[in-house]
Amino acid sequence: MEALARHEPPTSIEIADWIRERIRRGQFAPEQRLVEVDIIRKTGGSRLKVREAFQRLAAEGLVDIEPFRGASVRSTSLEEVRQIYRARAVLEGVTAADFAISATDEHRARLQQLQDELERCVEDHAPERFGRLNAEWHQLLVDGSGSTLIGELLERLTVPIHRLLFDSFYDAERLRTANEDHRRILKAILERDAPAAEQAMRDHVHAGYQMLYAIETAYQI
Amino acid sequence: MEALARHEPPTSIEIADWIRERIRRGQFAPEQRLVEVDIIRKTGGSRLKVREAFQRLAAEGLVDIEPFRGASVRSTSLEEVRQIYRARAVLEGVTAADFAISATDEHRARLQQLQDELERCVEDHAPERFGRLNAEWHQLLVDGSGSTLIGELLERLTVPIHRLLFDSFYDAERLRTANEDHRRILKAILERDAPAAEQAMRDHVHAGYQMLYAIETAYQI
DNA sequence: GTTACGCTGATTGTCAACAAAATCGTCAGT
DNA sequence: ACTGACGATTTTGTTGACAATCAGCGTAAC
Repeated sequence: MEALARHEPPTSIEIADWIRERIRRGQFAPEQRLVEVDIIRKTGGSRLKVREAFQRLAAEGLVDIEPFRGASVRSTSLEEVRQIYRARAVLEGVTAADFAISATDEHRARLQQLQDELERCVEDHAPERFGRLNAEWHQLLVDGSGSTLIGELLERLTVPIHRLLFDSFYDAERLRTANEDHRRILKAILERDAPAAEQAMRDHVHAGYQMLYAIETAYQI
Repeated sequence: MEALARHEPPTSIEIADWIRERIRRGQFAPEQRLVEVDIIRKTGGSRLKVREAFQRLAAEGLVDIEPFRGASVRSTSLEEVRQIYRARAVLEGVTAADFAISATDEHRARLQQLQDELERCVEDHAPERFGRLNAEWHQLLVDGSGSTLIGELLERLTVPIHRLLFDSFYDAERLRTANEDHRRILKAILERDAPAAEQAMRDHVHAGYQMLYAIETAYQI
């Protein structure tokens, strides 16, 4: 568990970011209590700042605050995961559609370029690099679509990924099918076919959900 | 400006709700500073609770917090309004689609019933009652669609309505066209035609945006 | 007239101490 | 061994005092 790098006292936002990242990575498990002094020790923030960070995270829905029990990591039910993916599907869908219509040529070129790199990742079977490039790919769509708001919404609509899931989620077969999805989306975008891009993206996200669902139910989480 | 009703000290959540509602109604204008002691006087909350409420609202994006200047109401640019409506359109769209597929018969019947009441409002030209029923209509769709998450997202994706706009927004002509939209959506839902319901709802929200855009640019806000 | 300066009150930020509640371990009693 | 009460410790909640900063205003120098 790594502490914050800087030595100036961190702001509540930085502390919130720090905690959020741990939750995302599964380093803070669901239901785990977030003890103030622990966070203080690891971030170097004051007690007040840590409590402010808790409030922010509670507003985001990542954390529960109970009286005299403090903050704890909220667990996400399978039903909630479904709803998250449902929302992601439509939001990413409209992002792809808007990108198809209003992205610049630079954006399109960069998307194509990323696609090529992703293809190489599949061949080389480099899952962690694939993960990074994949995130970049989706981020690029947001940037080119012209809605930072939807980008922020998507930023929050994520499910915590336990290490256990990561390997299963990014196995060779999954990478291949994900890339096929990407190709379909890219094709529609380059043809400026917004409805096709939207539909293809929705299918892509939904496929990701089904994959995750299969894994989670298999492990009886 | 009404104070909080209860006499027990309010929680930070209640204070946040109180402030949020004022912002929505335009009683707290954009850029207006939210002075701690004022909120304390009007809500009866402690200073700490008020500051916690500010943190929550800042996380929601309704409020800016600057060092030594405290919290102030964030102003929403016209571009941001566009993005809000874009997100609303797709989220309400998918809500209508899901409702068409998975709503119970009770939900469908209630929707039809609300529709009838809305029609009467248009005839009687009762805009404030229309506003209330309209909100209920949209809420019912969320309830029947089976995604509380999207409901919460929509809850936050609202634009503050200044009193100035209300009258223009709910004039006779607008009520009539809105109701026509509703009828189209309802028809698609009752026929269980999810794609048609989705498209009709998107058009409906988009029409609302265009209306608002016309008013706001006319008043040069 | 206007610019710069400093003063004063108002407002926010921070801290430390204290109060309240929960948690955990201990130890009888059965 | 199991249970339940009890107390010590830990953890969280709250308050008040104080520090830091800002905004407004008057004054004086130019």
